Amino acid sequence: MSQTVERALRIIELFAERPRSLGEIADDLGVHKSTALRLVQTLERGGFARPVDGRYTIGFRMVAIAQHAVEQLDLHPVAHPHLVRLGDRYGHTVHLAQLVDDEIVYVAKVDGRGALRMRSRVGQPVDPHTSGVGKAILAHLDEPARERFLARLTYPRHTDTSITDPAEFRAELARIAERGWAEDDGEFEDFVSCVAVPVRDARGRVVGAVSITALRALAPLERLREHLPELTGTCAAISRDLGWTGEHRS
Amino acid sequence: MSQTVERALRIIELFAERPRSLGEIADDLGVHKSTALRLVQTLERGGFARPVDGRYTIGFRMVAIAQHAVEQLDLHPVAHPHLVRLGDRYGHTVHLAQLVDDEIVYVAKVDGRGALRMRSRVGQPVDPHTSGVGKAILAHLDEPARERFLARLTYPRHTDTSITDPAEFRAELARIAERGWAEDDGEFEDFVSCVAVPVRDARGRVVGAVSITALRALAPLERLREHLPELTGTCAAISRDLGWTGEHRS
DNA sequence: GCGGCAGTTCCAACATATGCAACGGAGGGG
DNA sequence: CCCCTCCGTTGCATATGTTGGAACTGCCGC
Repeated sequence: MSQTVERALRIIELFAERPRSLGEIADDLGVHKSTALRLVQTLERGGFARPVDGRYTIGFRMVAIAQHAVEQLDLHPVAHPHLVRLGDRYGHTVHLAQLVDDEIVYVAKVDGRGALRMRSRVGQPVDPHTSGVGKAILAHLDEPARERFLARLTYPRHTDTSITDPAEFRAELARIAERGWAEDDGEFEDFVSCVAVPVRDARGRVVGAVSITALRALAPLERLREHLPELTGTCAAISRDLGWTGEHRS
Repeated sequence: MSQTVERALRIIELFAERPRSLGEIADDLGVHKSTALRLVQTLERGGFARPVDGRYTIGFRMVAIAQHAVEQLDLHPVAHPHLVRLGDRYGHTVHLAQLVDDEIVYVAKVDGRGALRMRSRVGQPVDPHTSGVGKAILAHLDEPARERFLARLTYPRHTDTSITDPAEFRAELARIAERGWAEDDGEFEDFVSCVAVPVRDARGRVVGAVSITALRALAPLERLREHLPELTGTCAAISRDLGWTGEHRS
């Protein structure tokens, strides 16, 4: 592994929290300031860092590249217009998560009309056991893939509705698989809940999920459930655009 | 400048276009495959690269960090809810560009309801002479800052309505400053036009601009102009949130 | 005007990144 | 079925690129 590159990436990680002075950077890396300077200057020349009143932060080139990368993900371009329509309809936040290799990642987000924004972020890995999209995907995954996931899962408790027992989680997945949709009843954040439905590709395999999320105070779970027909319709439309015909072909 | 980091960044740039095989990367950098491998592996461990069927692409850690960075930009959190409301209202694409040091960058985008998406991208620098937001900002900038900008400007022609003459561009800016809003009449892409209005901070200085963009076929410029009152209202609301009171204090 | 602090420049020392050579595995053609 | 090729991977000696020291500058506060 390249020490120099490792350090450069570490610097970017530092920027992720807040802008940093050269001194801070050098201290954190445990290197001489001159070394830190050279690294930062290289990042800057590449557009990955930019100076902002005496400190450095993430550069715009990096932002643009990342944005581009998201839009290249297979699900994104197909699903996006559908998500916008759905978000538009109810004014709630809409998330799209995609199954990528062995993780589930948010790949699109349409913010609701409320003043508050959800903390989720495109590019962020989804916590499978406390999110609607995570559960929707896991529940509809084929056996071996699901087992591989479950084997890796830990069950941290985020709120008091979080499911922290593996057996209970399996039971929940079974329920979800049966009825075709998942919900999150304040399991990740006390004050938000959501309903989620899976998306399938041409072969009938689950490749992602869409959720409608809202503050419990604004729209309790019972109210969100009323949007399930619309949500299911959206997911069916996305799946159809992906070539799904309603059947499971392996 | 650090050669190693330069190479790592170059690799990320390669990923921006499309996934790359190790061989391609090595060839492009002009280094041995083993060298390329080590760099890519370092990127991968940091979440900046990820393997995808025999090739490598941008990793999600990088996407998440970039997303976070955008949301830290001062204008973004304040303006975002206003933009969502505005986008919601007409179903057209809404852009927010911010003046950052000596460049103008897209910092938010709310996609319209249509199936097509604009090519613009958050994090991307704005082309000042052929975009509504660029012109709106430039026109309302204070003299010295504007001159600094103009001095650096080249005037590439993108379409046949593009303004390519410096004098003509100055005249256009004067007109815009007078009436308080700018428009783009297919100057960057033939088939899209937009109207844009500046946003001011607590000191009355222009810090960004919001635009409503649409396909000409869908909503010609005359129609977009009808949305100016609403757009102006949105910008005033954002400006007020930033502490603007309607006066210019230096 | 002086002391201290943060960033910058230059350079010699050496740790580190580099390319070579050799290996392994997958795929295609004979 | 075997061989040959292509691509990614590993180990290692070499020298190149990175590193940190020391010395310089500019800025701020006292």
